[in-house]
Parts: sequence; C-alpha cells; structure tokens
Amino acid sequence: MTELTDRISRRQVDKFAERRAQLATSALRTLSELGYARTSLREIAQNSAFSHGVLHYYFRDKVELIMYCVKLYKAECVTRYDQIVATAQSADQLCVDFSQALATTCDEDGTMHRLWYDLRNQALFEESFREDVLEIDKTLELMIWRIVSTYGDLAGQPIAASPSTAYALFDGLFQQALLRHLSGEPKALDNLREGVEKTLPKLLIP
Amino acid sequence: MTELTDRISRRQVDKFAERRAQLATSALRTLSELGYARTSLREIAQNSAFSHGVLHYYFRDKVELIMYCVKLYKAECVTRYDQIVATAQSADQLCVDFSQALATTCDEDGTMHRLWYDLRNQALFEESFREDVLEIDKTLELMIWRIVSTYGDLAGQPIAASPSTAYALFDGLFQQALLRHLSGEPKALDNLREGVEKTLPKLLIP
DNA sequence: AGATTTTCTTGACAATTGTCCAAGAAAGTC
DNA sequence: GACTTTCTTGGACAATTGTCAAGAAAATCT
Repeated sequence: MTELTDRISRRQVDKFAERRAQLATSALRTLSELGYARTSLREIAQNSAFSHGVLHYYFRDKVELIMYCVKLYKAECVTRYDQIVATAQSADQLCVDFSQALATTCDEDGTMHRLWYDLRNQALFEESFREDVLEIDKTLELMIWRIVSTYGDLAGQPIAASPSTAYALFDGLFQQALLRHLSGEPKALDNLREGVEKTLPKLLIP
Repeated sequence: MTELTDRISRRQVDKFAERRAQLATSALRTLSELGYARTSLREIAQNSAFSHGVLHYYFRDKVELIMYCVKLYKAECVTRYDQIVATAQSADQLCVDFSQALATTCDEDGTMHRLWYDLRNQALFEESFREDVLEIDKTLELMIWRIVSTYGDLAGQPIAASPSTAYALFDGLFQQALLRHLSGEPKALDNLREGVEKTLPKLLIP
C-alpha cells in the first residue's frame, strides 16, 4: 500500500518545477567546476540526465537558467550559520564556532564559493544579473550580521560597525582564504580562522 | 636638431615590445568594459588600430595576451598609494588620505578594478592564470601593508593584524564598495570612506 | 634600386555556442 | 482505445571564436 500511495503522491508533484530544480542543480555543479566563462549549455546538459534541448524547454534562455541557479544557491546557503547563533552560549564560543564554520565551508564547498564570487563579479558587467546577485549579497550580509550582532549581545557590548561593513570585512577574509586555499597554500584555513577570531572582537565598542 | 634626435632615438626603441604594450593597453580597455567572459580577440582587435591577426603575431595565444595585460595592470597599480605614505605627517592624516584615495580610485577606475576582480576570480578556475594573478595579489598586499605599517609607525603603536589579514579586510571593503557603486548606490563611496576610517584604527594594538 | 626580412591583413577553417524547432515518445485525459 | 498535451531528443542554423597560412605591405639591408 505504501508503494501505491507513493505513486499517487508523486503524480501530484509539480513536475515542471522539479525538473527545473534538477536541471539547475546540474548547472550549478558544472558552473562550479568550469566557471561562468567556460560553461556552455551543452556542457550543462552533458553533465545532466537530459539533452541540451531540454534546457530550452524549461528555461527561456541562458540568463534565466543562470539566475535560477543563483536563486537555488541562495536557498542552499541561507541557513549556513543558523546553528551557530542557535547554540552559542558565550561570545567566545560563538567566535570560535564562526571561524571554524567559515574554514569548514571554505574547505568543503570551495568550488561553490568560487562560483558565487564569479557570478557576483559577472554582475558588475551584466546588468541582467545584477538584481538577483545583489539580493543574494544582501542575504549574505544579513547572515553575517546575525552572527555579529549575536556576538555583541553575548558580549554585552554594542557593535561599532554597520552590517555592510561587517559583511565586507569577513567576506574579504573569506575570499582571500578561498584564493589561497584553492591555490594550495597549506595555512590558508588556519589563517582564516585566526583572522576571523581577531577581527570579531575588534567590532565591539569597548 | 631635436626632431632629428627624436627620429634616431625612436628607431632604437624596441618596437616589438612597444607594439605588445599597445595591444595590451587596448586589450585592457576592452576587457574592462566587457569582462573576461565576453571579450574575444576580435573584440580586442576591433578596439585597437590593428587587425585580429596581429594579436597572434605578437602573442602566442589568448592566455599569453591576458597574462601580459595582468602584468601591465600590475605596473600601473603598483604606485597607487605611494604618495600617501610619502606625504603623511600624522596617523590621522594618513587614515583620511587612504580612505579618500580608495574612494577616488573606486570612482575613477571602477571598470579597471572590476576587471582585476574578474581575472583574479578566473584564476580560481584557470590554472594558467594563477601564478601571475597571485603575484599581483601579493603586490597589492604589500601596497596595503605599506599603508598600514606606516600608520602604525605614525601612531607609535604596533599593528595587530598580519599583512594578509589587513589586505583582506580592506580588499573586502573595497570590493563591496565597488559592487555598490557600480550598481548605482549613491552612498557607496561615503560608506567605503567611513568603513576604512573605522577599520584602520582597529588594527592598532592599544 | 633590388633583394631580403619583418610586419600586417585577410580570409579560411574547425569547433563551439545559444537558439530554434520538428519529430516522435511519453504521459495525461476523455 | 483514441485523442490531446507534455516532454525529450537531436539536428539545423547563424553567429562567433581561436588559430593559422598565404600573400600584401612596409621596413631593412646590400
């Protein structure tokens, strides 16, 4: 009976949206390997279960596919540091957890992060990317701000930096670490942790 | 006589290198407008005084041209903040001059800066770019460090951050400002100045 | 001035790219 | 089962791209 129920349930699923998500997941994978400049629709299709014509059935054009990928990326990253905020018992603990989380995601999701930076930078050249990219950047800023403001709460001190400044500082540290790490520098992740652990307390107003 | 001397002098010039530099200057201009992904050799040639075949005469392939452009970029940016260090009389003065210089170059050279970030990010995907890009990044780090360490000297206090951390922090601020500025946000440059002026003192050990 | 060398132009080539679309298969509906 | 709708495939198309070779033009040498 469970199998029959599953069949009925599956039939009700919005298959169109599901296929789009499937294609976008494939696209993200290919993009994160090849980068925006070298990823063609045929490459994307080749690394999926479908032919290249399917991409045109489900997406109006390449821009729409890329932007759908950007939104999918956003959905995946939006909860990255929630656990840290939820479990933090002290400012010091949060600081260590945050720096560790940044190092971990830099290590484990490095290819996806470099794609994000690639697409963010493309938005400087492509007007059609800009709105969606800025929206994600805003989300990332809120994520970092949640960390930073919680840190301030736990320390019982106000924060000296604006949300955008705080985000820019940690983003800079992260991006440098990513470049170094992907270039094979052994201490990149340790330097990231150290840099984050030194920077966070500097944001407090004494 | 001056004209005759000029003629002889010009005949001695290494015309090959001069032509390469000319082509690379054109290439930088096109790249900074279109970005790496959308710049073809024909686009570069079209925006120069030569035909597209000349690019293959003077450069082995596209990668060599791009890397030559990267080196040209380095030569141009290497002195950007020297004046600040040379003329600073106090820590506060240097801080203000530095933040102003960042805002100014963000405003005036924004298209070239976005190209730098584009190429730096491409190095995450293209092994062939990496060595040269890392070299420039190192140069930029030294440039920022010269500012930061001079600031420490003038303040009579040591600096709490490593050169790479300091660079990452200001690079993060700059890059965010660039994105915002090029997206039409009116306060981006003011926010950059403010962010820099708040961050620099934070690097001092009290 | 003629011969030789260097520089430059042009078009060809093969491969790639985004887009479009017709044919047929698969799924859904009556 | 017949009919309709949706989905998939893969080829066509025009444009683009990096590369290369032939030949023209310019510069240099004798």
